[in-house]
Amino acid sequence: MDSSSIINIHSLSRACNECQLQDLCLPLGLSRGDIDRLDQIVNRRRPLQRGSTLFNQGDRFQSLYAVRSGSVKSYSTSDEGDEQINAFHLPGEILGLDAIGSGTYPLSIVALETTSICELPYERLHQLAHEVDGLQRQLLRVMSRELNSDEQFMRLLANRNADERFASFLLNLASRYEARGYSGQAFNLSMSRSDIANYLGLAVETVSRLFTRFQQEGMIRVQRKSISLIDRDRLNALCNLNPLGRNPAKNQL
Amino acid sequence: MDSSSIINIHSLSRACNECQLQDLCLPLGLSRGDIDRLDQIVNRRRPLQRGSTLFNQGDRFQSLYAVRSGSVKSYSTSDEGDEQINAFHLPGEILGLDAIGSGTYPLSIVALETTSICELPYERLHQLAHEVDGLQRQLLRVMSRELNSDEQFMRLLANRNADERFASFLLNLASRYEARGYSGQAFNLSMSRSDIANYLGLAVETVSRLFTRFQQEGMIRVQRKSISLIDRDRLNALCNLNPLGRNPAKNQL
DNA sequence: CGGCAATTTGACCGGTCTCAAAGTGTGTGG
DNA sequence: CCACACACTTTGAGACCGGTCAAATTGCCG
Repeated sequence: MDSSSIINIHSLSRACNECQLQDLCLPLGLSRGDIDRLDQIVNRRRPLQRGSTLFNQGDRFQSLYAVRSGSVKSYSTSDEGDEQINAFHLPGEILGLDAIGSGTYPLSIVALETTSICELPYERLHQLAHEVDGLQRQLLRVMSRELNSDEQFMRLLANRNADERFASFLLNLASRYEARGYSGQAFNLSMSRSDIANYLGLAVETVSRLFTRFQQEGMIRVQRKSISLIDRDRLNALCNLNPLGRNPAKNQL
Repeated sequence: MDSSSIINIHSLSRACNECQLQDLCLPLGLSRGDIDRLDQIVNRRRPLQRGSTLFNQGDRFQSLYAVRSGSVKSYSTSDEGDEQINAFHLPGEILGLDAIGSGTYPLSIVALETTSICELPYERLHQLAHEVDGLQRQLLRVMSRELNSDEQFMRLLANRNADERFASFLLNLASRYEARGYSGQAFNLSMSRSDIANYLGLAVETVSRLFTRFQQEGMIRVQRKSISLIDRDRLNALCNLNPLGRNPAKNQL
């Protein structure tokens, strides 16, 4: 164990039990005692600075990670060197689950702002999950939920237009912030316009125009990174109704 | 247990150990003995006819399922009744993993042709995974790999054009057939054009034109459902090279 | 204050969707 | 076993959303 990467053990000990993210993170559903056991295998690492990398696509898989505070983006790089952002991760979310199958991280993780991370060495976690039934359950639940959100996102990309994608993006962030006890009405976008565009499968220019137009139409108020959702009903309507949706597809088989 | 839904117990007993899909399915990595234990909880159900439903979006989650032969599509239905196809599943693939987190299937499954399915009651499977370490590992691996393929598919939808999507689709099917011991050079498409279009986020007309054009250009030969991949190198080139790709994105953060 | 990256705005273009209609197969019932 | 109906697929013509290219503007940070 690399002690240089662990900070201030004392003040953080028993951290999971005191962490406000318990209900979103791996400890959910565990007893205090079991959480203590989990705590013993968690490494708390020195915070990542904006722009620094947690791990790179292709690195050997050894640990899962949990975002503790801040935010990161995960992306893959193609042979030609272009990036595709896969997700933005907020506190309480687990990173690296997609590496279990191959033993290699398929994505790179970079901090969007100063970010604290908990490290969960996989072999020890797996061992503990074997002993603590609730942990095994929660691990599977977390992965399953990630499959779910991927499915929803695939749906977004497959048949939503730019307006719908953008509205969904904003509301999704809002509800995730709310689940973490922050305001979903006003928050900061830690990612750049170009990150948003890349993530949503749009051009930067299109995203920029969306910010402008949505503000003109009174749905949001933006000032650089800071955004307020003024008319969430209208944003919601944009996501749910799909009047011009492609492929109305009754799909009679 | 509903005995009417189980056929010919005798001839299928110890089926996992004799199943050629072992290496793709849950038993991978288990000893013969452990596979026997797995076998004891697997229910083999009467084959699904083309067009019939295994389970519906919203049904209560109780079991995972494995495709034994044939193929199915999974799709979600929006409030407005339009469908979005999420995936096509071939033999050896596990269905329902995305329901573990919520206790409810988020997708419906319908057979594209006559299809045999193995049922894996989740609670019993979970219990067995607790006892058989290799099973727990394999379950996590299978889910992780699904996350991976979802990520790749998201990438496809986010920044590939129609040609690239279609070529990827064909090659993906080909390699999956090959992994199952079938020819990847010539096979049958069990799904309709409109299913393909819906899945790829394209219009039916576009897909139809792709079939026509790819054939004219000598990359494939199609006759209704049957397809041969004549020039896989060229198809591959379409997927990998992305000369006109959107968002070349250096993404300097 | 100066330079550079990020963002915004404008003009134009093209790929893919939409609408429309013809063509092809398949399954059912007489 | 044939005929008809219906669903699926193909083909064509035109429109539009969102991408590309170009340039101006803004903000950040040394």
